[in-house]
Amino acid sequence: MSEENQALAQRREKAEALASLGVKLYSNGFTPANKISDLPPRGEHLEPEQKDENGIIYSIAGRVMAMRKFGKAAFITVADRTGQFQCYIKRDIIGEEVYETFKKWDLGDIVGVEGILFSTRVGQLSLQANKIVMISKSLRPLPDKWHGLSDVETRYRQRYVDLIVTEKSRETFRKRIQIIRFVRDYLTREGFMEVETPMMHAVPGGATAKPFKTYHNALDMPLYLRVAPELYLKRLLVGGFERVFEINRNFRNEGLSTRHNPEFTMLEFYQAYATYEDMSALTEKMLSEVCNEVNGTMQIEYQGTPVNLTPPWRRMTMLDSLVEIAKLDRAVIEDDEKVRALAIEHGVQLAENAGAGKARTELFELLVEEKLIEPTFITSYPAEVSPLARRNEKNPDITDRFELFITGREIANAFSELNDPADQEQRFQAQIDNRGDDEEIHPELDHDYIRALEYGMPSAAGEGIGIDRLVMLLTDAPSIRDVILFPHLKPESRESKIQE
RNA sequence: GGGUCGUUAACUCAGCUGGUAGAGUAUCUGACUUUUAAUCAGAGAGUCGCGCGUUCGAAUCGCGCACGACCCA
Repeated sequence: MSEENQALAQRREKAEALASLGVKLYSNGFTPANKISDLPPRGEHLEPEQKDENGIIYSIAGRVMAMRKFGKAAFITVADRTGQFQCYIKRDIIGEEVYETFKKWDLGDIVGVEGILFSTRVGQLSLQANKIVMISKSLRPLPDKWHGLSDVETRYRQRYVDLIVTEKSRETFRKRIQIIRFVRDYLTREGFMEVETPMMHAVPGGATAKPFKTYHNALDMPLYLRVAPELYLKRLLVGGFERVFEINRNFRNEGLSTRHNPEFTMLEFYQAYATYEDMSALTEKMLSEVCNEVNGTMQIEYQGTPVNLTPPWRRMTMLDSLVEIAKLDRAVIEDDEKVRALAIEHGVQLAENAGAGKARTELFELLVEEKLIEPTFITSYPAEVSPLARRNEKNPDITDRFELFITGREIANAFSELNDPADQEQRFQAQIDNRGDDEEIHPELDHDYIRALEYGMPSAAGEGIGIDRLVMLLTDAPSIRDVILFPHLKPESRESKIQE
């Protein structure tokens, strides 16, 4: 029998003893009339040692987070979703029989308490119980009350425990929900319609990434979990839904890291008769406002680095950034041959058929990206690395596109959409031709998408924002696993950890 | 995939150059009817991530594996 078994067995014995005293271990009759935030704040209304004259009866329910027992009385701290409150359990008030059962309560039990307010000697407002109820008996001990749960692996694997004991973690996820709600409301106010498009694709598309493959039995065909919703959202533009957005999961069958989870939440939105410049205006307004909403300021810190999200944000072409930030020679950057050589000099593994645009992008990622701390829109991406973006009118080698960087990380990617079916088909075909030996990426020509474009898609701009990374930025979270409730981890090896 | 670090009681962690394990919290018993990490006295609790090796002897040294963290691709 392992030690954990013994700890459990000990609590089981206690639970059985309670049951034998006639206490229901998992009762469902207690409905609290109040949430803890309904109760007056600490120290208000009453002088020390004074009782509430009006005798208003409050009832609350929650988890026992702290217990200070004396011989014939005790203080317990009860936590519900709105906060914590101290309750005073006194034998002379609740009766000897009930008090005997109360002695067997544990930290972590979920209980109900009903009583009136009073103030202790030191002036802390407390609920003096005249009735207590066991709602759910906890059989496992909570983590160290002083140090909390610092083992990150347990925090991710057993998020339920993390949420019980780590206020910072609860705060992060509240903010996450707040951020998503704000963005949803914002876009809705701007006339965008929220839609749901397929998560299972017959032809994976919309991004260059390795998909998860699955299989449909009845149809006898492979399906892919989507890597991006883009091509479906643009079909809706063809259909006349001129402003659409989707906030949902994408799946990429790639490595895990502090910035990558196999499933992650993406916002994509598309607006007809708009350009990527309209998108940048919308983005800096929406993101600075959501930051202000969640943090009460636009000047935040990310992992110790101050970041100011107050608009307007810097705009810079990729070429200019290579000159101004990477301090490269403009003459070299602008020369197709020289820039390829320079990239190779920097250790970039350029494929034989990779062009100067690819070389410039690689150099940008290598030398510039991490230096873009304050919000910066990088524009004029090479067409070569932008298969779905519209070419610039004056210079067909670049596209009408930006990526937004904050704290050295890509937060958003937007462009004026390519709506010429012939050009789109050619670029799809080029992607397939260039895929090289990587069989895991399955670029296939999405004929239906081309067909949709042939009906005519309005000029439009679209954008994707990685919600997880945005939440990381706005909650100062170092890892994507801190902002995903149940991040993917390898299965536990120590089976005994989860057995009883 | 490569590198570095980590894995010791339920939780947080000590444990030096090898001599077979320790604290605080939690738990259990007793005392205590206004505490705030309550206090006081006592007790139980560990296949030292897993495996193999070196050694008279391994938590400690070596190799492999698993899981995790960070960095790199």
